[in-house]
Amino acid sequence: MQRAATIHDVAAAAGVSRQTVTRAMNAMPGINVDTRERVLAAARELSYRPSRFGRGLVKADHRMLGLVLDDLTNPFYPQLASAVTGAAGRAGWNVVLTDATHAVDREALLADLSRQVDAVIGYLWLDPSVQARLFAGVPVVEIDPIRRQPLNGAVTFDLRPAMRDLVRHLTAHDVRRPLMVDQARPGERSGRAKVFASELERVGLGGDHVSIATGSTAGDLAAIGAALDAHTDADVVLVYNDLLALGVLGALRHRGRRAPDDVRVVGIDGLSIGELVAPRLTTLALDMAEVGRSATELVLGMRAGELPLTGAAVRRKVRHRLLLRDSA
Amino acid sequence: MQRAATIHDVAAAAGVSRQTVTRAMNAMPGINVDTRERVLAAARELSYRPSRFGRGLVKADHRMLGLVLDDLTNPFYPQLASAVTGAAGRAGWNVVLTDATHAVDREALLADLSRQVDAVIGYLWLDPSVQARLFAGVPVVEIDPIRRQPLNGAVTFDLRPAMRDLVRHLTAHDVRRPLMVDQARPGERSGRAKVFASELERVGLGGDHVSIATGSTAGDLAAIGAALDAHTDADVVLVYNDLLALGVLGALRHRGRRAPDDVRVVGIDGLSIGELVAPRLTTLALDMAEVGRSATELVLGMRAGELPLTGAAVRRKVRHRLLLRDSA
DNA sequence: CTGAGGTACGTGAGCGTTCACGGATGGGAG
DNA sequence: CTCCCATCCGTGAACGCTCACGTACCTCAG
Repeated sequence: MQRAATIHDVAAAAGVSRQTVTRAMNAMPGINVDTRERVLAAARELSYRPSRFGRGLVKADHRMLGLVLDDLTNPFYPQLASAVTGAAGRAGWNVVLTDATHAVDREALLADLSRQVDAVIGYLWLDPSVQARLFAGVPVVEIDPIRRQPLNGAVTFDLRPAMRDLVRHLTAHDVRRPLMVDQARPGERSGRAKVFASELERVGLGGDHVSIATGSTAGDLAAIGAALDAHTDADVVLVYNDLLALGVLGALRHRGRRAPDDVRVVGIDGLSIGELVAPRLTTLALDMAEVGRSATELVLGMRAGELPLTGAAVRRKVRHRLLLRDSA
Repeated sequence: MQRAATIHDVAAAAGVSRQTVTRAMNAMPGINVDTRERVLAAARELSYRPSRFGRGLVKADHRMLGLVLDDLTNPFYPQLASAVTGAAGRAGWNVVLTDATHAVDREALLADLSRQVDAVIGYLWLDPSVQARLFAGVPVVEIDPIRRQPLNGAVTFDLRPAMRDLVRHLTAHDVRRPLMVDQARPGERSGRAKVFASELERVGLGGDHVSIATGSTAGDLAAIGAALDAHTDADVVLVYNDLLALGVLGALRHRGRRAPDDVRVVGIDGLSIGELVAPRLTTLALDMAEVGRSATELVLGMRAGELPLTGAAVRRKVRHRLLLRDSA
């Protein structure tokens, strides 16, 4: 590949100086119309593109945002990506997307990313010490962080109010035997499952719990089938996320049972896809646009120096809300 | 916001020269272990991060890939994004994601992008002259381009073989009255609809056509309902994409009609979400992993100078294939 | 003692661009 | 004719980093 044309090449070709090329390329005043045309023609001829490095070195404000997501094939993450790219784009920022799912070396991947961008949003899932080292001085906003005291900025989710509404709705419809289809490591419960259990307990209800985490769609579907067969007496199923809930809906239908009449089904996330299926999926919905907007506001504020890089001032909470559709 | 620390600040703080800082930061040989530690400590203290601009100016190979997509809330695009980021990541490239859907000034957005990246993949949808101007000298691979003779590299889709298989399957099941639910401007037909029509004609069948393109999910659903009510005699519905096909499935179910017994339903795209619903969606599937891999191979080859920036050598064709599931 | 070779570190130059100036030219007011 | 100002264009310097090379010092064979 031959060397790319520089501003000097264009200047030489047009018979002018660097500065005049700059003026032409950036539509600056103080240049004769004919000269501008001549320069632009030369630039076109040489396929000249100003180097972002040369420019970045001398210009002050850079706007490259890193977005770290985990599995783009789960629509939850694209909805977040859409919200973030939208909010960032309106502020004139570009977004570098990183899907860290299949990364061989997650640390190396994020280390590289941290050098390419001016701020970071997303699911880091790193050791605190590693995170501190990689992102020292970089504005970071974690989404739904695992740690209670996040190192940096954070947008956290509050499931409880929606869960309380859900349990109220369920008890009003005389639900007795709830089942949680969870996604967690064997023997553990996700935070979502814990909130569900505690809200059930509050109204004097127990409930079964089964965890699936196979990693593959086919495996998940098989596990869902097995779980449903093992708990045929359940009259409501709360599923870890909307995607799996659609799988539950399908598995039930395949077994000749209908939602919501035979068994109620509730998802978590509020994906728009739930609107399209029949029955439409009742879910504990998250306003992803708000999440993306909040995270972007925080991280850009941190970058601008208007907000600290850490502490309570850079935490936001977003509440799920019960979105009653048809399946429960 | 105070000025970020530079290599000089670190050098001064550690009492060494710039070059020694470089050696420490980049784990280069020829530096005493104690010195390295001292430098790294100073760097940590100052939250020093090497400037990507300074480095980029002097280093040769940059790896920033621009990906232009159109609507991240349609799972088709994230599946493509996932495939591209995966393939690019394995080659050491970062991906700048641009969702151009809601861009006020698409041209300005892509002009900015073109300056930030070293290669571009995606849905450009620009005038040829504008495209030539913005991306002069930049390796570009368009996905499913509108033009028959794309300006740059291209990965095109070939729907016909799968469509032929579909029509064969349908006629074998004695289908008589096909309906295409299309997405196109009023009075026009999408390429997909045309291929369907021509394959139907080949076996002596006609078929109805209705186009919906409202832009909103709610509007689409209403339009789908109206279309189904207006064509109650249809015994198979081919839908423009899987997402809308799910809408058709839901609308049918809402009307007490079942797929595939009362009416067969077929989507296009092959989204994994179609596996989760009941009945599982039969579709003309595209291997998105192959699309992403091909596009990335092409564009990186172009960038490396192994492939031309234009012409037949940088075109690849990916075939849809009939994915028989339950809905048809 | 000499000099070759190795280790550790520093110095000038250059990457491509823009900023802050400074110089040249021409036109019009006084 | 002179002077001022506007218009147009060019020249050093700087941004932060790495490369190529140079220097100082130490070790050890001859």
